[in-house]
Parts: sequence; structure tokens; C-alpha cells
Amino acid sequence: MNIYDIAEEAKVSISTVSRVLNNKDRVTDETRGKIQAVLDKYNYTPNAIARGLVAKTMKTIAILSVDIRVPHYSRTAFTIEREFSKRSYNVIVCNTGGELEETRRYARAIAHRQVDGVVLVGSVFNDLCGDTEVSAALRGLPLVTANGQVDIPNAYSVLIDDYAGAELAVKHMAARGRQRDGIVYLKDLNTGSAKMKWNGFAGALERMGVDNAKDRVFSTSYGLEGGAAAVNEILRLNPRPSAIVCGEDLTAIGVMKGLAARGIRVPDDIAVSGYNNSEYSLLCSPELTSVDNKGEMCALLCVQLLESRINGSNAFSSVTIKPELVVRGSS
Amino acid sequence: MNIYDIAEEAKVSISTVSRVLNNKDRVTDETRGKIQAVLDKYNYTPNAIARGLVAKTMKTIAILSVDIRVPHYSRTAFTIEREFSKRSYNVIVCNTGGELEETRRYARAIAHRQVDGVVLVGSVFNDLCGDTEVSAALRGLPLVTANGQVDIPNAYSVLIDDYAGAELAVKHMAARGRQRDGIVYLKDLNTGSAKMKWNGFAGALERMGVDNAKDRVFSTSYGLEGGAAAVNEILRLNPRPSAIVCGEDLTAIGVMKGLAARGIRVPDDIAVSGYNNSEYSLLCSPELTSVDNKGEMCALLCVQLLESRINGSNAFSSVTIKPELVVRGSS
DNA sequence: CTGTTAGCGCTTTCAT
DNA sequence: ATGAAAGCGCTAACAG
Repeated sequence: MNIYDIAEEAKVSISTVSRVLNNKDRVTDETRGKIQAVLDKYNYTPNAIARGLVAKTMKTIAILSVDIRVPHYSRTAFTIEREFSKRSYNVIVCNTGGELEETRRYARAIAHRQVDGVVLVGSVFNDLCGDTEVSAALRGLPLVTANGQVDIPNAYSVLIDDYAGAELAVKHMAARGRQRDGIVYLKDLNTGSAKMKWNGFAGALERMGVDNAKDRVFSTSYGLEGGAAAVNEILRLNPRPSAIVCGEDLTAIGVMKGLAARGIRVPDDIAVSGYNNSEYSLLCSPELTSVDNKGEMCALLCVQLLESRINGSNAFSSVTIKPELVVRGSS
Repeated sequence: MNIYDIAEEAKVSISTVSRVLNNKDRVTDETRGKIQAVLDKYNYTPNAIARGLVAKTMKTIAILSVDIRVPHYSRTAFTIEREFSKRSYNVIVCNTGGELEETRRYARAIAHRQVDGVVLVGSVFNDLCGDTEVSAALRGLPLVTANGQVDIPNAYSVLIDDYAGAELAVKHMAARGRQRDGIVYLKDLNTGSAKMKWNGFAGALERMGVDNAKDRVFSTSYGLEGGAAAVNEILRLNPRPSAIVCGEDLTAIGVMKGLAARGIRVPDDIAVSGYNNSEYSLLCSPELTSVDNKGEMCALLCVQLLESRINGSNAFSSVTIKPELVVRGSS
């Protein structure tokens, strides 16, 4: 069932059908009614692909993220989807797993599909977009990065000042009377944003007069197990650390579990902080002090930026969000 | 840049270009090379919309869910997306918020777009699809429901036996020596699946000889606050309940927090169980005993079902998954 | 106000 | 092996 069938049955031309389909004027109420009746009779839906071919757009946005299951990403994706849905776009979600090959595949698919815009969620893409193939596929598309900065011409970015975010956590620990040279950082990822965090940590510590702050950075894998496992190593420190600033909430909770397993009390013996202010931070006990990197605001700004880019009204091309610290029981 | 431009520059016809684009034979290596050179020169990507118009498909799947931020849904969406990506489909995600009007809008958009298949995630859609407009838009499309059953012809379903799931929790509490007539159920949602759960609860309890089991069902809102708030009411029970079986992990954790705030120990004084076996259940302390409703398996089966439906090879049309109980510290 | 016609960019017969 | 031409379903001038 297509527009020709409708036109035939309503005894009009396809243009007239097209007009009522698109709510254009210059159609008598009578004709309109006649056509509408046929439309209703067959519960007709115009073919968006054919429309898209003419319009050169199917009103779709693509979100590239590493893994939509990570709360921080799913929140971002959610907000972006909801906002674009309001503007009558549909949103394709891609889980790259952080893999170059997958990123390439998705980038190609996105280029094929003539999507109207793409949002890169997470600073992993800073590196991934260095790839010739990825950047070639994405070049020219309206593109914004959520917490990232890529080397693609015309890419806009919403940045989060993670350097300042980590600094907030460090300062808070000191302000709460934690021994300054007892504060350590636990890094669990190697993305651009992760690097900013531990640089922020080290910078803050050194400005507070602690030397060799970089030696106070520990590494582990992301997640509960990574956090718990890192505790072993961190506790070898003598004297015992006063506070553990973590790069992610989940890892921080792992740390708290590891400490609890050894009978070390949080926050009495050691303070702990996380990053993202995810829902996770409310589930553990004590609840987790966490840097709020304003995921929702970031997503909202991405939408605005991308929209303005799509409409050609380049109001601004880059924004930086200042994180805030949310203090809870763990510190 | 389109296929005509390529053909012109390569001094061949568009059909030949099309052939090399689609890796068809019947092209001399020489011609192929000549064309490939031009293709590479311009980094040409064929327009998938135009292709779609001919092929009558753009290889896209739509996922309708209430809210992708809910871990159980994001896990499902993730798995579905990954699997379909392997099969070179792209996936559109829709967050309906459980709203009828939004569901309608998405259903219409999906019908327009000629998507190849749709997955309805969650039993909310059991009711939502009762709507004439929604079912009219979706009718005819290859459609699979994850943990739901809708009244649309040809809809396939992956069901989770939530009746049995709740029963598992009840039996476990009894087996652990919890006073049988002290077990209560906390319901936080009103979806089809939620109803199966508290029916399962009541059924199990009555089979164990407890009368008026339905009176032992409490209601609250979904989430941490809902759970914590419900504690007030539940503790009015005299004697004090022996175990609280909850309909969702998050609510269960709220309950544990509420109990902790009152100095009631879990599991010593009261046992608690959740549902979904989400990552949440590992974050709280004690860790939460939870019914594992096999989200990943459900998603995988959805993909298989949908794929077979799309390919016309109707191996089976409905599967039911048996949940399992994962016992942790809270019971 | 309504109809005719020319594309949108591609795939696919059907000739050659 | 290659090309010409029709058509996928729709929109948008342009006529009338």
C-alpha cells in the first residue's frame, strides 16, 4: 500500500495525497476529507525511507558509547534520546566496547545511513577517533562529544573539568582533616578523562605541599573486584593512608568492601570517595562521597550543541562543565 | 557525491559501479580496479537510504523500553544491540516512560521507518499494546516481547516465570527457618510481571499452609525511597515479620536501609530478598539475595526469536525462562 | 485547488 | 562483461 494506491482509491493525484499527508494547505476540506477517509480505512503510513531519500535525512541521531550498561552512559544516552525524541528524531545506540574495529564498523554504518548527527559518549573516543578510518567516516557529520575532545574538524565538545573534579575530592579530604600526605588516588581506567582525574589529584596534592604526589597514584582494573583487589596494595603503605580518592564509583565501592573485609572502618579509619555520583553511591553503606560530573547537564548541552550544529546556527562550539562534590557518609 | 559521479569519473556505467560496490562478479578485475580507485579517492559511501528504498529495509531493529537507565533494561538493550549489530542491523532505542502517548508516538515512528523488527522490553507493554493505535501501528511487524505477552497477532514472546521466581524466594525463606506466617511481600510496580510475582508469593505461602496470604502483600513505590518508606508500615505487624520478599532489587535495598536506620539487623532479625539479580545486589551490605530472572538469556532468546521471525523460519514462537535464586548475605 | 512531472540514489532486470 | 532503463515511494516545483 503506497501513495499511488491511496490516490487511486480516493480518485485524486498523488500530490494531493502528499499534501494532506503533510498537512499542507491548498486542499479543499472536501478533498481532504475524502482522502483522509481512505487513509484511515487502510491505516496507511507513509514510507519514511522514501521520504528520507527526498529529504536527504531520516531524522536520526547516533549515539556511540562503550557500553550502555554503565549507569553513567545509560543516563547520558537516556537524556539524549528523550530530548531528540521530542524533536522527532530517532536515536540509534551503538556499543563499541571501546574496540577500534567495532568503532570503525559503527562509524561506517553511521556514514551510510546519513544520520543527522552523532554523539560520542566518553573520552575513549579521543583516541579512537585518531584512527584514519573512523575519522574519515565521521568527517563532515555534525558531531559532538560528551566529555571528550576529538581531532575531527567541526566536532563540538562538551567537556567536563575532571582535573577540577579530582581536585575537589582531594581538597575535601584535607578540609576534613585527613592527613594530606596520606591521601592516595586509585586509577582504574586509562581514558583521557581518567588521566585528567589523576593529574588533578596530583596537582592538588602538590599545591598543598605534598611532594611526589604521582607516587601516590595506584592502579587497578575498573569495578568492584578491581577496587577490592587494590586495597591489598594500598594498605602496604606505611603509615596507612588517610583517604582513598577513586576514579569511579564502582571501584570506590569495591575499595570500601575490601576495607570492610579487613575490619577497617570507613570513614573513621580511612575516607573514600568515588566519581560520577551515580545511583551506586546511594546503595552502599556508608553512602559514597562522590564527584558529581553532571551527566544530565552534559547530555542536555550535547543535545543543544548538536541541534545548533545541525541547524547551522553555531552559537558556540564547546562548553566546559564544572563538577561538584557530593559529600556523603564515606568521608 | 553519488554513484553517478563515481561512474562518470571511472568512465563506466552506474550498474558497473553498483556491482563492485556490492562485490558481485561479472566485472573484470581491470574495471573493478579502476572503479575501486575512484571509490577510494573520494572515500565514497553509498547512501543507505536509497538502498533501503530499493531493498525495502534499512536493517534496523527498534527496542521499546520504559527507561533505559534501569539496569535490567539496559542490560537487555545492550545484549540485543550487540547481537543485532553482529548481524549488521542497527538498533533504535525508545524510552517510553511507560506513557501511552509516547508509546503511540514511537509505534508510529517505527511503522513509518519500516523497521525490520521490534522488541518490547518489559511487561508494561502487555497493557500498552491493548491500545488500538499502538497495536495498529505494530501489527504485521516482526515483534518479540521480552518478559511480556501482548495481544498482537504474530507477536512472539520470551516469558519469565515470575510466579515461580517469587515462589523460589518464599520457599528459600521458609527453608532457612524463617517463620512461615511472618513472610511478607513488598510490591512496588503494577506491571503484568509484578502481578505474577505477588501471585507467586501468595500461592507459595498458601501451599505452605499460611492463610490469607494476600493480606501479607504490602505496596509502595519503586525505588530506594519507596522501600525505606514501606518499612514503617511493615513493622507495624505484630509479631514482627520474619522476611520481606521484594519485587525489585532497588526497592529491597531501600528496605534494608530502612531497617538499618531502625537498628534492625539483616539477616539476623529480618531477611530480605530482591528481584532481578542486578548489579545493585552486590553493592549493598549485606549483599542482597535476589531472584535471577536471566536477563541476558532472555535478550538472547528475543534475538533468536526475532531473527527467525524476520527470516520467516518460525522455529518456535514462545519460550518461558525459569528464574533461579541467588542467595547472598541478606537472607 | 489539483495534477503532471522530474528527481532523490540506488538495485536490478534485460539487452547487447 | 557492461550498459540502458525501469522503478522503489515520496516530495516539490511547475502548470493549469
